[in-house]
Amino acid sequence: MERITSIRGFRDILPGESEKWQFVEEKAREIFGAYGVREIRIPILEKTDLFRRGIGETTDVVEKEMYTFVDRGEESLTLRPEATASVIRAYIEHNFFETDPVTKLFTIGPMFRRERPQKGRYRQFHQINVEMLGYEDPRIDGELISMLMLFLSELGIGDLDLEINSLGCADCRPVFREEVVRFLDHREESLCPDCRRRLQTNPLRVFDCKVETCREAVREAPVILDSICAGCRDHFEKVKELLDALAVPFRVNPRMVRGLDYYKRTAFEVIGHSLGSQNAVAGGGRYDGLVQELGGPDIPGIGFAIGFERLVSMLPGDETSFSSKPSLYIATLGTAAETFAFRLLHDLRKTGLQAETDYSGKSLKAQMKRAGRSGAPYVLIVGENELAEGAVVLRNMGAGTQEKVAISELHAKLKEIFHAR
RNA sequence: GUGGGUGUAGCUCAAAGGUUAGAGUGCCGGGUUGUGGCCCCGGAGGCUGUGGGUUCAAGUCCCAUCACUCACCCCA
Repeated sequence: MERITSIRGFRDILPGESEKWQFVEEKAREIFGAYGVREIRIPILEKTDLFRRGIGETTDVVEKEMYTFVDRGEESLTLRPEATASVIRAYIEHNFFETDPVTKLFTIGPMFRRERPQKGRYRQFHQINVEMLGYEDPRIDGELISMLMLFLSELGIGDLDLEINSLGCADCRPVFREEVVRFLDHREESLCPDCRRRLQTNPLRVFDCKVETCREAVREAPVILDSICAGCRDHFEKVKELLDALAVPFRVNPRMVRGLDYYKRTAFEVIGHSLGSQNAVAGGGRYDGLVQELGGPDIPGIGFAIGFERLVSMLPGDETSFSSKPSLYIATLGTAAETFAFRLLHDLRKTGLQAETDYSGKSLKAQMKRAGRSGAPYVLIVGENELAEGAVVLRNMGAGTQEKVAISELHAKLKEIFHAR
């Protein structure tokens, strides 16, 4: 029979890696909990218009990366390419703002973008998202960013750079945008084809183009931090002061722009140097105006997304530090021993002990070999003779010692060794 | 969407165009050992990604296609 494989860009998270995912999720709940950030679980399918309006019609994500289809001739649906729009949709739909002036939410789950896969980039990938809604005060910016950095450092991840910038607001960004367009129009000759296109669609993106001639052209261009309005400048200065006050190291990158339209004012990115080309492990920013844009009241917000796969790939420690081994292996000889072992396994597992045995009728020697290779620290040997004596043999594989344990005392003995329930 | 690299045993990889495609590891069985990881012996496991072409002869060269992978692009 021909084999059916997984879809391009979609991958399986196998045992060995899935334990790392659990570790990260537990840590997220622990740290976010201290900041009063509560979990929200949202659908992975939404109406296409949510993303068109939320992310922006002319963004690459909306223009050419979404998995969009018509649902049985009814309406256009899209597998979510990011989470913020969905979280805001739920926030508005359930009227959070009526009961809670401040709402802090996180969600973890798969996102879908139809890009060409490469290292750290898959068509189904996963994000941890945090959104904090209701405060315009820069202290919430400081809280969110420092929480992110704390989370990353608690996971033991080093070699990270935090970059921040201000993108201006609805008042000053359009002005700056015009300035940039005027400036670049004179230099269109020296821009790469991509950037000529960007000039029409998203001129600010020319700033982080990697083509040398474009970098030249932009060198003398107006800088957004010089052009933003007094309110935005003040906000940005405060954010920097707050990060300094918490001793969170950062670097201002005036060329950083974001690919999603909703970002305003504070924008930030965490760069992981071991990641290769796709080196952003987390990114986010303020999105004042988005709630209103999606039909809610005028409530400010800020959030970030962490790339789960990229995060896991940066986790310290090898596979073995996350792998699971049985605590006890039961080797049997004869039918009566097999029956005894089957019931014993059930009882031990009820107490939370990870125990294993063999059902294929292998020789005792083969079972001992398998026990040795499984890495189980203890092996229980149950034979006909042992059962007749009313005592089984417990071997300590590490110490190379063994002792006879009366069956009547077996449970107590194992509880003592493994601290089981 | 555009480029580059790679496709051989479950996994990691060999095999100047020339017999029956090999090794390590893993798996199964046996031997040795204080009933155990080490060591020794044996076994199973392959349409060499797929389809064409060149040649007396193709895993090897050419074309196409698919997959994986890295980079551009984009983003987390």
